[in-house]
Amino acid sequence: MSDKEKLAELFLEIAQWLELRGDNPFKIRAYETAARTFEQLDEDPAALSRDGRLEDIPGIGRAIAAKTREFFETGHIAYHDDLKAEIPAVLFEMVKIPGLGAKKARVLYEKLDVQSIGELEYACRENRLLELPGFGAKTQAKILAGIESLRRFQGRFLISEALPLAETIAGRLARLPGVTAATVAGSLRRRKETVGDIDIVVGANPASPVMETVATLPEAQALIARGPTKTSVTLQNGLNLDVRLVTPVEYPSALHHFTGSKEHHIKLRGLARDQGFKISEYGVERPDGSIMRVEGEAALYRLLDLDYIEPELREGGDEIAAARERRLPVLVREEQLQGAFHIHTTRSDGRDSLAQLVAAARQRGWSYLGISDHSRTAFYAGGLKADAVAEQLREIDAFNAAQPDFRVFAGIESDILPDGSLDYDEATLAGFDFVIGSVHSSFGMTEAAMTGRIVAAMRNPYLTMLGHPTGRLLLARDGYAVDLNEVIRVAAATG
DNA sequence: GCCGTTTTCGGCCCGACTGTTTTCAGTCG
Ligand SMILES: Nc1nc2c(ncn2[C@H]2C[C@H](O)[C@@H](COP(=O)(O)OP(=O)(O)OP(=O)(O)O)O2)c(=O)[nH]1
Ligand SMILES: [Mg+2]
Ligand SMILES: [Mg+2]
Ligand SMILES: [Zn+2]
Repeated sequence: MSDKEKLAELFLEIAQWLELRGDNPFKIRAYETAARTFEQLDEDPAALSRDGRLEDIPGIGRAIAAKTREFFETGHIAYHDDLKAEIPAVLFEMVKIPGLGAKKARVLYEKLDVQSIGELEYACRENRLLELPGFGAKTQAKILAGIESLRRFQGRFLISEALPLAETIAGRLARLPGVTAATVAGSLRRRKETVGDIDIVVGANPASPVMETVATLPEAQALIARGPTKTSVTLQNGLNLDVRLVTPVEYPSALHHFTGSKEHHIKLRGLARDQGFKISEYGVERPDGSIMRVEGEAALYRLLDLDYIEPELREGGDEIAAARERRLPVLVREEQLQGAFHIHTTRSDGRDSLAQLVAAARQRGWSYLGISDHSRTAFYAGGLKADAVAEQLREIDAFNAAQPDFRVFAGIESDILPDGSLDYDEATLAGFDFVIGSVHSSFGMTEAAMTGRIVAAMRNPYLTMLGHPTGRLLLARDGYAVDLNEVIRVAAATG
């Protein structure tokens, strides 16, 4: 784990423990912000700490800077150690139960001496929660159901699984009578790689049967909450679905609200407040109390003298300052894509043949494809031996001759071997149009060794590009230790 | 805990749903 990741983890744990202790919510937010800041920091925190520049980072003040220096000097943060000793670990487990937060968890710990989730389950079955202040039969049943669902489903989902399901459901809601718009929002609209749930916002006249439809969806297995403007259900695959219903004039504000992120809203609404406006999902309230309806998200940003911020950028980092200073990046749009290079066929571990892939690419309006099956050493993935490479090169040549308006580039995804060499001899490498280098083995190397390995491969004149540079598998495996700043420097230097 | 040419103290985004509540706290979005 890098220093940044370690610091992010330490400060996030501090925030969580402070929350369990019932501490000041703004102090908790300060630690959460610090955690996110270190996670996304471009610079090396050790160097900033040495140079006394930690407090130059927005969101890092005297106290957190001091703790960061303490981390680099001693390897610990005493405040973190103290909280860890003070806060019972079972509280941490209890608040993972949906609907059970810090306050109630503490009551359970203090009044019932609950030491584990198993004991909590037992206490529920014995009806021992009924006697507690603020608890009742429904709360007890909800906790019991929450323990069940926690055991069956945990964690986040891949966008590739959640987005098609979300769009199917949104499409169905869009066809209900009285509905003017139904859009996938939340982290899915921001195109996060993994998502916690599905969020959909619907604009409709109030008589429209949207909330009933959501509550009785065939994919739903449990109803979490149902009100006039918001319904939440758990779907069969364990994903939660939140649907927010507003009137058509409120819809642009509601779409913006439900797209998030939370941190983006905190910054944007703080800025609006400084200018005398109050932003909510219903519109913008002027200083005189009148409500302004915005006709679109762009109008909302314009009102605050900001450039339009794309959903993908709304993470509560530097984007609002960048929008004010007119220096937001221009995002690549899907319709700009003309091809792709990292493509496996059935010759190694791909699902489709060359012909099927080209047909699919043509259908998208693409003009080229780069074929890059696995190399020799990746035997577990059907890596190509030298004769299979030769055969594929002939196949691609024939293809290009037959289809002059579409170009297939012949490449390979070569393993970067532990010593940094590529997976074929020079003559074979010279036969490709391009070579991707990827690490598929010996993930446990030290950061210095892994960086040296990758940089050595990049300096090989036959290597054209680096594949999956972090080595992570979303929701399955952390990336290997590597100095990506150094990798990027070498990439720039070697072209 | 962080922040600030209005402030170095007093703010910090704003709202929905639930359950136990007799007026609102807790949890979540
Ligand atoms: N203003 C405001 N909006 C919030 C807050 N929490 C959530 N929202 C809005 C913005 C979120 O993107 C949207 C959906 O909430 P979610 O909890 O589903 O978060 P999101 O989809 O961003 O991430 P996720 O992948 O679901 O964890 O609701 C909040 O505390 N304040
Ligand atoms: Mg979400
Ligand atoms: Mg949600
Ligand atoms: Zn690979």
